[in-house]
Amino acid sequence: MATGREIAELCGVSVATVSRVFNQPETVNDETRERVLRVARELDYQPNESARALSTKQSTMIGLVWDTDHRRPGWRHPYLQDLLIGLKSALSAHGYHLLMLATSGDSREVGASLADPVGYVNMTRRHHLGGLVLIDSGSDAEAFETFAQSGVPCVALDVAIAGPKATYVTSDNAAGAASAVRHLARLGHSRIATITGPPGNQPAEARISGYHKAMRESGLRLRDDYVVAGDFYRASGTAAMQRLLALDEPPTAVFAASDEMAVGALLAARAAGLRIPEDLALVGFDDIEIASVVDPALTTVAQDKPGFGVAAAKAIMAMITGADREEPVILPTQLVVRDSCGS
Amino acid sequence: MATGREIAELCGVSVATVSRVFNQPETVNDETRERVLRVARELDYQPNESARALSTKQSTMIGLVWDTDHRRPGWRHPYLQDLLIGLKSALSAHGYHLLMLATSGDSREVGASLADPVGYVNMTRRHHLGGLVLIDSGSDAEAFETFAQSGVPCVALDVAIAGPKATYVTSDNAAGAASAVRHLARLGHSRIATITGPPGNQPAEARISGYHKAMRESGLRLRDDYVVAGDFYRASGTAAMQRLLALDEPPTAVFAASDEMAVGALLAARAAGLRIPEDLALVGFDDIEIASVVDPALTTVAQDKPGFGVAAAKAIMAMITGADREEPVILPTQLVVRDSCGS
DNA sequence: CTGAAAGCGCTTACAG
DNA sequence: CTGAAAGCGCTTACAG
Repeated sequence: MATGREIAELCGVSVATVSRVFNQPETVNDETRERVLRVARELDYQPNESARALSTKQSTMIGLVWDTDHRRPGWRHPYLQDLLIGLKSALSAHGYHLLMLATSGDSREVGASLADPVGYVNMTRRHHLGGLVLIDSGSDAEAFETFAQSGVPCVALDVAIAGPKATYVTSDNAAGAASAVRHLARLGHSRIATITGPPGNQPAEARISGYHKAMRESGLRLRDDYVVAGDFYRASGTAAMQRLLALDEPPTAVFAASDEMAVGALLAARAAGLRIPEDLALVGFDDIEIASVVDPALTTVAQDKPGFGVAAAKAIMAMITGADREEPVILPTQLVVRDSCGS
Repeated sequence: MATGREIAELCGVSVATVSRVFNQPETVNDETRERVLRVARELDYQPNESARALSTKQSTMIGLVWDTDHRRPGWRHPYLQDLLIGLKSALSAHGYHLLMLATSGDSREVGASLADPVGYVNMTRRHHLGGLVLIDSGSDAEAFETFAQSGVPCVALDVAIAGPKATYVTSDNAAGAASAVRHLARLGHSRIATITGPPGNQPAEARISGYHKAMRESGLRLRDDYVVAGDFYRASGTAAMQRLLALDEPPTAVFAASDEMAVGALLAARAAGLRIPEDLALVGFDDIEIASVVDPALTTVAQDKPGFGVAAAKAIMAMITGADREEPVILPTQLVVRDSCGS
């Protein structure tokens, strides 16, 4: 590995000049600059990022906080892949890399295990990370407070946080849910139930309020027995559907707050001998891959998956370069009409 | 941020001793060690990783090479998420983090854009990465040669590479395919076709050879018109199925080399008025989530998804700590019998 | 068991 | 426009 010093010697300049060529090229004489650049290329010079970070006290990395190995082992972010792609590309455009922070502690290390928020914050300091992107893995909301207060730039996905350098991005869940319910109402349904996400989860709550709003606006009666709680996973959708079907007056349409639960509901309905959409109209939320392949294909509220990553990257970069607390980003959703609710 | 020097002063020892406490604790006097440890804890000391890496010439990060933004925009690794989880956990256990290398070049930087292999290798040097995990994103095979020859420890997923410090992990694709075909044969089918992956793709080729082997062993006739090429994606499965159905003597069973293509085939068969499994038996490969939710649920050859990550991590760690070229890891597969092929 | 010293490779005021 | 010097915070022989 060639170093700046070698280049300096070969060019007959000082290492300071070599450094300037790469960091403030405009301040160095054209001729000198070209010479340095040429030699650098010949030696395949790669600046040592550790030295750079040590000296500047900042790295070109953003940390990703994503707990994988505790609680809800089956949990899977509904569109992690799209999100990562968006995030990585947007970050790349700014020359930043994405560091997936280790999660299980290396007990030899100072400080607590990485599974806890302070562990992550510590890692952020050790590596001089530019910021943190937080993926909610269920019930991390309060841990996220720690991040938000730590002062390091961070943006959370799907959970509202606030702090000196903290913000979040989420879908317009209320509007999305409302559009789904309104669509059902327009199709003539009046007995519209909803299967919700877990209590306490913010997108889940917002979707419930969207459901309420659209029901009211459509002049439909809200009844408690038409709101049954799930946990976003498939099995809970099945269970919820069974409860709805057991009602004296079962709904003719169901809005499930996730595609997974919609699929679960679909399975339950099918098992009960109902035809979809003839006997029961169904709408989901997310527009994950499954939605389009299930039979009948699921009408659903699509989230802007790559948009999450892009917005997160943008917010992080803004905060790194000064901004003090970005406005939260609320991404629009889109109703994708397929076959599961008739038309 | 407290530094080692501050601790040293507070404890009345040298920074060398502080350093030893964390790196070779056994070499320092018990009492001194405890004192340093206590003060370190009080100050919430976090060793500066940049300084550490600069001094030791190695970081605690492994790079992930995963090209996302060129070619095949729709391409998605069939189980990236499970793979990442396995990889991250296994790496964490060794105290390593996973760095998702930026992919689009920051043109201000020396050297070529990151989209090319040398860009990645350069980044590896700059950051003193311990090694590289390579995810094949389609036609990167030859670029992977560059990595393999570079001397940095690397393990590729699903593409065979060899080099001073290179190895790979892949499923036993031939055996997996053979088990699927054998199962079909045992069910009484003799007209068994296959929809293959893209030519040149190693897992695809291996699955074809497994198909051949099982056909021969089952005493079934191999015919060219029963082998039609796809590209692992859904649409190609549909197209391939249509071609098979147009044959004078269409197959009664189809082994698709990916679940996505199997779903595509299923759609085509259904559109043609065939019942599954009555009129056509279908087996896929991968066992992605869709397989179990499609109707009828897909019989498929499951890959050990987290196993990929774990094996990759293990191989990387072995190579970092000395080993010169690990043996390739061939993961067993498992036939998951569901409804799409009768029983 | 411990300290002084050199070194890792860069950046950044400060002079000139 | 350029160089000398100090500094970033750690690790590691080398003495003692």
